[in-house]
Amino acid sequence: MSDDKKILNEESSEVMSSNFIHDFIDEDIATGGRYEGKKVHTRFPPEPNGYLHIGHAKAICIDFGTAEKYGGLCNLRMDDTNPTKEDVEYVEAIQEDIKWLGFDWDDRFYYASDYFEDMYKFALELIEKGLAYVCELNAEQMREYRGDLTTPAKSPFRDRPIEESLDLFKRMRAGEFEDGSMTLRAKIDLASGNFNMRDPVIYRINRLPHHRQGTKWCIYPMYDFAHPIEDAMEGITHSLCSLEFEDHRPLYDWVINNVSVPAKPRQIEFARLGINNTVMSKRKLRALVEEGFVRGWDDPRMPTLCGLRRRGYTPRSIRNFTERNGVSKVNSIVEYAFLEHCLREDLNETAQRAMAVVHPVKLIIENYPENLTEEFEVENNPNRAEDGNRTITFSKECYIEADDFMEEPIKGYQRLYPGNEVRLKSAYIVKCTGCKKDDAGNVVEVYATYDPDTKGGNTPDGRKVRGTIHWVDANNCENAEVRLYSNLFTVADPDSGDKNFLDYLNPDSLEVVENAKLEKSLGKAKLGDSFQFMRLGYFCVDKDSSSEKLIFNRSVSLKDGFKKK
RNA sequence: UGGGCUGUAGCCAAGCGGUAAGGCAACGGACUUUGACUCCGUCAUCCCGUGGGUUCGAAUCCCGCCAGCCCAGCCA
Repeated sequence: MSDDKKILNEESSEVMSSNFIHDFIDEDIATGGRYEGKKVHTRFPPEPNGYLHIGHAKAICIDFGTAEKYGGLCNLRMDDTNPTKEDVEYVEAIQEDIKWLGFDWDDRFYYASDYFEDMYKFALELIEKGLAYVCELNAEQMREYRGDLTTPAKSPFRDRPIEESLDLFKRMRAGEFEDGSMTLRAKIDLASGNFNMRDPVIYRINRLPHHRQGTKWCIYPMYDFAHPIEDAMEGITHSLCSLEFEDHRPLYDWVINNVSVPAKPRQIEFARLGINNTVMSKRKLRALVEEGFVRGWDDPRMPTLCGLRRRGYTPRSIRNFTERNGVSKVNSIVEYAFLEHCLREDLNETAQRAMAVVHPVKLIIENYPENLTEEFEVENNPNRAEDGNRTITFSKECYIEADDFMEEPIKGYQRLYPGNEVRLKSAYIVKCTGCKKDDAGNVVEVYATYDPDTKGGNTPDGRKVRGTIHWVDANNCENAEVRLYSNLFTVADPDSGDKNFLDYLNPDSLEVVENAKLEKSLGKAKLGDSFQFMRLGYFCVDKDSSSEKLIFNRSVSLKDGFKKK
């Protein structure tokens, strides 16, 4: 592989910039204690119940990046403790996305479900210590007994004798009780202001086949009990997670301290990534897919990693984006424009230039010979001479962008309008002589004359020509479908306000252009290729593309410095 | 109302007692055979959520207040 891989390797030699998490780790290393002689060891623990999005990319970069910075290790672990929504489909997709981003877990790929037996033993240990008990409240009763912000919870079974709980818990595992009829609860503090400590449920009965364990288990550990054990079993030193788990840390520590696990990891929380004009929650992304507002999880408008990949985002652009956003505990919403900047920055260096006309209108060079075709050399990337040149053809008729002509120009307009001269990139200077319109008043043809002395677009007489426009030889080009994307939502924060987020969907987030005209060389474009269509933006070949029908996605437009007053 | 966390520019974000980095956006300008890229410049001159206090000196330490986010799943 290719250049991508090479660039990533170069990139990965750079270390992650410092943040408050690294300050904590530095302290831990300096003070020794439970971290004495240990390598920094982190983990990325997704639940395999959906596709990864760019918010996960932040977590991935932090988890893997932190390990890398300290010369440590990062595991990939499927946190599959709840069979309800989990599926193998997702574990494969997750692995693919992480690899695509350029991170590597070597052979350290784990499943939380592989620790079920250990977890069970640790649960028995808690019961034996009098720190857990079997509770027969059902879900509804549990809710009623939980108390509220100022009144403590009640738990009628918490003084059940140890032997009885032991017996009941073993029978829970054996399948003697119905789903939901009993739970195992940790005995902590019914009056705690932190609800997580009010004797939290740590095991529930659920007869649902597990994607890996099948029907072996009918009891499953809860996240709060399972996660610290998973971390400890893998020798994780620093368990990095998002802010909403801050309230769970006391429970995390409680488990670590009350069960004979082989290590004592430290949980540190950071803020999730938010981006404006989109949504990030799994539930909402799922709704977009299932209700048909987008064409799938990998629709190029989606903030999923597979969507961004299909859109033409590069791993490097995403890693740069997350790295430069930094890590803090402030709930923040980053502007989409910054993500786009990171993509342009990357593609500006790597993408080959080409000419394509997305909204074509024919330009006829009145004084150009009828059957003549000329060839011109164009740079593949004017910023990188080493990328060389390619040959394009020119003839009497070509296509230009519809908005590169105005019969009555607005102020500052420096493209084609009657009487004005413009350069056809790398070809000739032409002077507009007029246009033809249909009955509806739409411009269908534009006319111009060319100056034979300006071959290659040069002006030997030194005259200044303000505008340079792109074009495609109408007698030698490719047709293509081009998909133009814009924001999925019309407002910065679709989650706020009284309305449902779907009410803010942008009805014009996808514009499909069927008859775009591309320079001939683009006919050889393959899936995975990205180009800069000059003056328009960066485009990549879509996976729907075939030899019969070329399809391009606009990854991001170029910045437009023209100020329309 | 209880617990936890957070407030530095339009958006991110450094800053860790010595007088407010950087990036994005925006706005000027130079260059330009992409109105791109690149380059130069402007962008917190008593406002670091706010009011007090400590100090020779406070965004940094202390106290009060205000605002926002998270928590009462047998989800993660």
